[in-house]
Amino acid sequence: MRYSHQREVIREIIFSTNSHPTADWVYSKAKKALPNISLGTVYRNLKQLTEQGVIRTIHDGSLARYDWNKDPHDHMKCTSCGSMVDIELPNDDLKKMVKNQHDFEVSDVEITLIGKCNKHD
Amino acid sequence: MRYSHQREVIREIIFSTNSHPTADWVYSKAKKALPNISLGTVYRNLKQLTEQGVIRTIHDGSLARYDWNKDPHDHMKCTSCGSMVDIELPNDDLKKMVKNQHDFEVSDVEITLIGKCNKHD
DNA sequence: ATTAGTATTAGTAATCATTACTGTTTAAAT
DNA sequence: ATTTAAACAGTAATGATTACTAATACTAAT
Repeated sequence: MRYSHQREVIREIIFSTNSHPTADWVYSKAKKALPNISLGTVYRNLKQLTEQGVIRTIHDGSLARYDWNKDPHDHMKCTSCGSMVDIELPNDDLKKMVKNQHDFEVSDVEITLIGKCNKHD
Repeated sequence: MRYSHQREVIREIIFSTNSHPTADWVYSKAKKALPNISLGTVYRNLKQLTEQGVIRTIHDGSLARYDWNKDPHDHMKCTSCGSMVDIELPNDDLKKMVKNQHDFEVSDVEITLIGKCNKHD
């Protein structure tokens, strides 16, 4: 993968936030640095960066979000404010159980907790 | 919700399979019984049946699937054959832990296990 | 430094899943 | 039977994402 200024800007944007931004959000941020950047360039690079393992793509319902944190971790999604926060949940037991009881070799566990965060009791 | 023949056919299709079908699959099945049914009708009714709690909508990456099983349960998705199979995983501990440690009131837990099923060792 | 080759780009068109619109049909209450 | 609103088929529109194309810009070799 050859260097490109656009890709570098996009990468930096992802790495600058914990908010799991969408492609559109990245696009609007990127336009501030590169007014001519096109949305296609953003999508193409987000996909490439994901394929190279530089960032991670996560699915929030039907739209894609991007995350610099590649360590295995899960997410809490607040139904009131829509925010999505990282959380690390243990799942070794889960994997073992599934392996034994269902003969299913788990490579990845995606857990999303849906509920209300402490701002909305 | 007033009776409609189309909705009844759609409901029966969902209840006849464990394969978590997509709207398109339901549409093609429904056309066999009702050749003139339109895709919009399928979507509208799948949404209505979900809202009424008759069926459940689950998210598989970026596309919606439908499930007659409303009991809380999780899914195993095989990366080889794409099949999605139901599994019941305990998550009471998870909820308690998150409530205590993060002050986040969990209303729903979505767990998807990604890996290879026993057909593809 | 110049060239040549190809990855990358901006801009736009196309795709895919899903939803909205519109005029017609139909369930079901009077 | 008449009325009324929900539901319909058919089609247009939307929103997210991907594909196409001609121009541009890295980079490796001259």
